[in-house]
Amino acid sequence: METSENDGEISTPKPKAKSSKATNGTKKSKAEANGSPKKASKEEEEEDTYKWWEQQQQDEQDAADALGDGSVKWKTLQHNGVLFPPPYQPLPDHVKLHYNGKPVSLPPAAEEVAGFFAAMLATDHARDSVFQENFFKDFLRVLKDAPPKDGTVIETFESCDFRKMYDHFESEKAKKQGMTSAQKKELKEAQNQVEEKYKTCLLDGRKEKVGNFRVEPPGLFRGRGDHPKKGALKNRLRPEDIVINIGENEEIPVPNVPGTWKKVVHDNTVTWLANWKENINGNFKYVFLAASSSLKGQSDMNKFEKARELKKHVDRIRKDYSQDLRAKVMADRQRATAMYFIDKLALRAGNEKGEDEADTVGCCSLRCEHVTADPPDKLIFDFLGKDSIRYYNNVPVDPQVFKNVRIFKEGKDHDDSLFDRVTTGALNKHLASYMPGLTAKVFRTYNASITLQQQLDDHTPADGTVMEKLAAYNKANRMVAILCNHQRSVAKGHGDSMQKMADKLKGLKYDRMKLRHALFALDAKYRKKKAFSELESDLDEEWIESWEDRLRDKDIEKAEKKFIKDNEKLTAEGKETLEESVLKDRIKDIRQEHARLVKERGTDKAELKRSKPAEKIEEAIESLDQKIKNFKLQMEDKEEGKEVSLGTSKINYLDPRITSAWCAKHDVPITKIFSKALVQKCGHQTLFFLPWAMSSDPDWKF
DNA sequence: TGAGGGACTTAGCACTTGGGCA
DNA sequence: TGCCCAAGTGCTAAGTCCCTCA
Repeated sequence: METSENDGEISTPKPKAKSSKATNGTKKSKAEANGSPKKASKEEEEEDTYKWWEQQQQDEQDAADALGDGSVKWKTLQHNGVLFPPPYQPLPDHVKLHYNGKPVSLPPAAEEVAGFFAAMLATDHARDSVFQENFFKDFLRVLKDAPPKDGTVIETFESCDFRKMYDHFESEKAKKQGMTSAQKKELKEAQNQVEEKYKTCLLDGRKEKVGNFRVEPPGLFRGRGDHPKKGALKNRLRPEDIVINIGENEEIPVPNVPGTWKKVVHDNTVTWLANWKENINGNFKYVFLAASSSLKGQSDMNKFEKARELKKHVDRIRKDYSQDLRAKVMADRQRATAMYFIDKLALRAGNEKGEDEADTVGCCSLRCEHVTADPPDKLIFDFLGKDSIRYYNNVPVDPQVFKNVRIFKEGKDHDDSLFDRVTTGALNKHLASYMPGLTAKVFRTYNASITLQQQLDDHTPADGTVMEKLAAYNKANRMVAILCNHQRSVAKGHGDSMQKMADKLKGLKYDRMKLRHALFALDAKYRKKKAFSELESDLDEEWIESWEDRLRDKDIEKAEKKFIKDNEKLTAEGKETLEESVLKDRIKDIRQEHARLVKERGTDKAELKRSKPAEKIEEAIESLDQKIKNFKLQMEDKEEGKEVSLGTSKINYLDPRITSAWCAKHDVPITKIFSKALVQKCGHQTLFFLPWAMSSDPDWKF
């Protein structure tokens, strides 16, 4: 156990420098083993936690000592394998692909592939020529082995009409949506029953959640951006494709579809339970434990501890690369410039990519065309990064960096590599000479977390409301997301939604205005009080008129609906229904109320529907002021964040201890920031992760 | 030394869920 | 109570980085 930097108090334990090793040896209490969880006090929990932690450290050390290479991960692993999707169910007879306007009778294998495309007919993918081409090439290949039963020869994509199939899938979808909640529940329970045994495994005797236990179903490859293979057929997997990794003396699971596993291995130096090679790019796919598992939690903590470690070295690294920006050796100068980009702009390392992948780049793979010098000191970055997300940044840089980029581009074509003397391997090797395990990726984690910490320290309104503090947190989170270029597509209805919110805000201001006017009507002295004399600036005559008209129309509509509903109820009870005149009277009242509002316009006086004493009105204004303030914050947050994805940085780059300590310090419930699943991952509900993510010390710093 | 294999993290999109509001 | 939309979750593509081998 180590002490924190804060006054020697016991804080979160530090991991060893090199350890992505698994957790060992935690035993459940008898009560827990019997399925009745022990209700422990906070002190007991902490005590248990520390015992567990110490045991963990000892186990790891023992294992490492025994092997010498630190490669041991787990001792026992027991699981039920992977869950295959159900076999293909042929479509009803009337649902067919049409070719040259005529229905085609396809065997199931070919029909399934046609169905994959049909299901995507309304998406952008289906309109993409590369997607269509790749799909059709594979479809023809499948048709060779499974030709149409009626002898139709399918030759061109353009002659295929998938609409009947698409309509069928849509109607099936609608049927599913239209099910009663009882039916949905029943379906879900049945599914749960099938999946239950795959959801968890036993790792060193501990029950752990498995992540993606479902085998990926067949379909069309949805590569991102300009992936040359998008639309290609992803094959249906069979047990013969899957390698199972399991403890040596454990029972080998039986696949839920006919067949036998490709291989069963007992590799305790890795964390996957199963893997297979996908047929599109030849990549391995893995079944891992869930993010909330101890293994992933441990690994996460190691990652953040490594980033914290960088704090001790970063000044020296920066000093060195700043010097090397002027190095005589070109390779050193290029490396220093690349390090500057990675550090200051949070660029990814940028490994080389193959011809058969989308053309995306990172720092080391930048080409001359991606960086433009904009004198006197700005660089314009414009390239497609990971997931083909555009990185555009017009940013002032160190004068020497600016100069270097010009030098590196000299005599090169636009598609030549900017850093022709730098590779990610060499760069990472250089970084590791400063600190074991230091790579380009660590800078992203470090800069993200340190930015959050600094922003929260500098901009949290200590006396603000929870809402205001959360807005400050979101702002800091957003800064990080922008730094890391985490984007999302703007939601379809964003514009409409903002318009609605703006209208709602005006509505709140209108209510405030009416309350003020009611005060003035009660006592003229309120006109002179500053808190009530300020006008709601953006409410003009025209808007007020339209708002009051809309209020009236809405009230009438409501009254009509209520009238119908009341009468339906009365009929059901066998009672006499209300006469039409009742509704007429109600509508008359609404119109009278509206007429009163019209009369009040421009008088600075108002009458409330239910009269209130002045002090109650004052209270109502105060609470409305707060509501308006909060609502404005909400709107600003929404608009500023419409293209920024906060989740990615929250989950992957921000040390949860920063958030945990901040919440403790500023009395903000952690659930306002982390979802239930994340809280579990970060340690507020499970004992395992308490030591690392749950900082009870509000002064903990990254 | 570089290419390729392998294991893991990071990423955005699509679908589902649930909470607030009328 | 039902509807709508935002938040949450699942899925799987696309990165990083380490290791091995020729």
